[in-house]
Amino acid sequence: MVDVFRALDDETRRLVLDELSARDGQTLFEICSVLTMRHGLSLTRQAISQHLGVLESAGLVDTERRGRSKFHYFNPEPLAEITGRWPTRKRTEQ
Amino acid sequence: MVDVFRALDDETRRLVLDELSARDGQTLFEICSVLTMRHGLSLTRQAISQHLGVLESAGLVDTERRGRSKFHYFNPEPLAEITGRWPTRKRTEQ
DNA sequence: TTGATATGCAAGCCCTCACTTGCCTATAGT
DNA sequence: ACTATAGGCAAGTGAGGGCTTGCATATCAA
Repeated sequence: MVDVFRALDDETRRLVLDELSARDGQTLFEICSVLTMRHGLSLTRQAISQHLGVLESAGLVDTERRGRSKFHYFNPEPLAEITGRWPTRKRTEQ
Repeated sequence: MVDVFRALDDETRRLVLDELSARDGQTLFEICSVLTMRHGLSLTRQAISQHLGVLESAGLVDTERRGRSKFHYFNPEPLAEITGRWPTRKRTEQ
């Protein structure tokens, strides 16, 4: 089990969320190619797979397997843990 | 320079933000005692100091020095980088 | 000035994390 | 059945992070 804060503490994982947010339901290979094409990342398929595992473990990504493909969906719900923890209010100037 | 995501990837630092959010303008020693009293943390003063340094480097904590004391203030502005990056919208069910 | 208080700096240790490499499983096509 | 595709598992490595220890600096009080 991985909490949301640690899952977000990685630029690659944040880029994965960006891509899934732009186009939901991509497979591992699609995400790999997009990351290398559009962001110049030279990472192994396993690296991306592990990142997706972390995101899934944090609840930020839901998966659905059909055949030999696995589709990934961005789930923003866990982000509420961040936004709700520190209610934004004005700093009390002493 | 530390980004917001890494600064938040530590429960101790999140507790520090909790305490500053509850009572703003505390000194290092006040934060240390509060963390040990209310959260059972057994950390050195230097550990907390380093955590405060990370939070300040991320812009989440502003400091103000008066005499030999340093007062810490919670600044929630950098949190906008998180809330604004992935606009919450419904998952496009295919 | 002397001593206590509040904080800073720096080196070292240990553990976690991101990434790679190598091999294995399962599904689809011919 | 054979081959290619899509993905999973596990061990190993290198770098960074959290924490401690030890010493140094600066401010206040007597």
